[in-house]
Amino acid sequence: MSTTNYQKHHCPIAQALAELGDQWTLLIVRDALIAGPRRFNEFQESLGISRNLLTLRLAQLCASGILERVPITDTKRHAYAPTQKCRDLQIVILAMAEWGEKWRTDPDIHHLEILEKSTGRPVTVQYIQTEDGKIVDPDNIEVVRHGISNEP
Amino acid sequence: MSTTNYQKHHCPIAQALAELGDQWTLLIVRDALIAGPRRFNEFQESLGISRNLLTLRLAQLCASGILERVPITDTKRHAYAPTQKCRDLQIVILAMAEWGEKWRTDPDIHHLEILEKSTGRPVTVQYIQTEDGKIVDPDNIEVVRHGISNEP
DNA sequence: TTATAGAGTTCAAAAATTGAACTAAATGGG
DNA sequence: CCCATTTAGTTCAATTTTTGAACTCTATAA
Repeated sequence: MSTTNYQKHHCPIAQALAELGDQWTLLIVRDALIAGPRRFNEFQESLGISRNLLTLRLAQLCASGILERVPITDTKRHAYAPTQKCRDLQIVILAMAEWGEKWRTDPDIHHLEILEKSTGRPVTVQYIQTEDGKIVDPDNIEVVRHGISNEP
Repeated sequence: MSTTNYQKHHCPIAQALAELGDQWTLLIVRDALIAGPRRFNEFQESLGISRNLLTLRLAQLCASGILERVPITDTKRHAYAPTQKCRDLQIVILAMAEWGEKWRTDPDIHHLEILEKSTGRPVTVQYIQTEDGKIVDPDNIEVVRHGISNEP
């Protein structure tokens, strides 16, 4: 997670990727979101990440407030729980999952169904108009950058 | 972009991250999406990535059909243009941008405004019900994994 | 109380990334 | 058409990351 280069572009995407854009961070976040509070060894076994790097990544995720060390009741052990900042990443990760399914190469890929908890109805990630909540076609999107010289 | 470990989880998120999850790939994609067809040196100067690694990443992105080498008219030079697979990543990247702005640490961060091209109206990335297009609260989302043993 | 599981730490080897210099083809100006 | 410059890379040593395996030091369980 080198902060060397694209950190300095004052771009929210570059900022996000400075925090999330390495090999493992988003997978750790996925694990934390989908499996709930998880412990060191659970992450390690589920991901196959090397243990010293996991130590480092968990520390960084805690430092940036994406995960939180929480005690496990009745023990002196602890787990890593997703914070609100982490839960706010769920839509990013699910948008990525939808992309991964649409453009899959592995035919055995798992299907992730996104449901509304209260009704069980299927849900997708889409562009919607802020004012009236109407769905907007992805090809009909334009991005305007404010406070900018010439770069993304 | 090591295909070593999390590739083998048949998870669409892991699949997506195997294609996108290194330091530079999503920044290259962002550049290609926001700035349109771009040339080698433009990527290099905008990102500050080392040239040999850029060569490698562009080759991988072309190989996986996210970018396409297109000739520039009236010259023998070429640029790298986003494909549909790349344009389908825009929602992922903009979801990430919204997260980056919400949780920004850099106060000088640029604001990205997402607009509907045809009307100029503001747009956000949201969960919506597939059936009736109604917006769903992010805290009211549940993910069900199909075809799965025990891992994400 | 003793064995085992959990949560790391240590450190050498391997892999990825950088940075700087080097090429060869394409283009532009005179 | 010729020469200088730009473009799009390539090469390679030095640095930085990541891995993998073994080790340590509590907790917990029997």
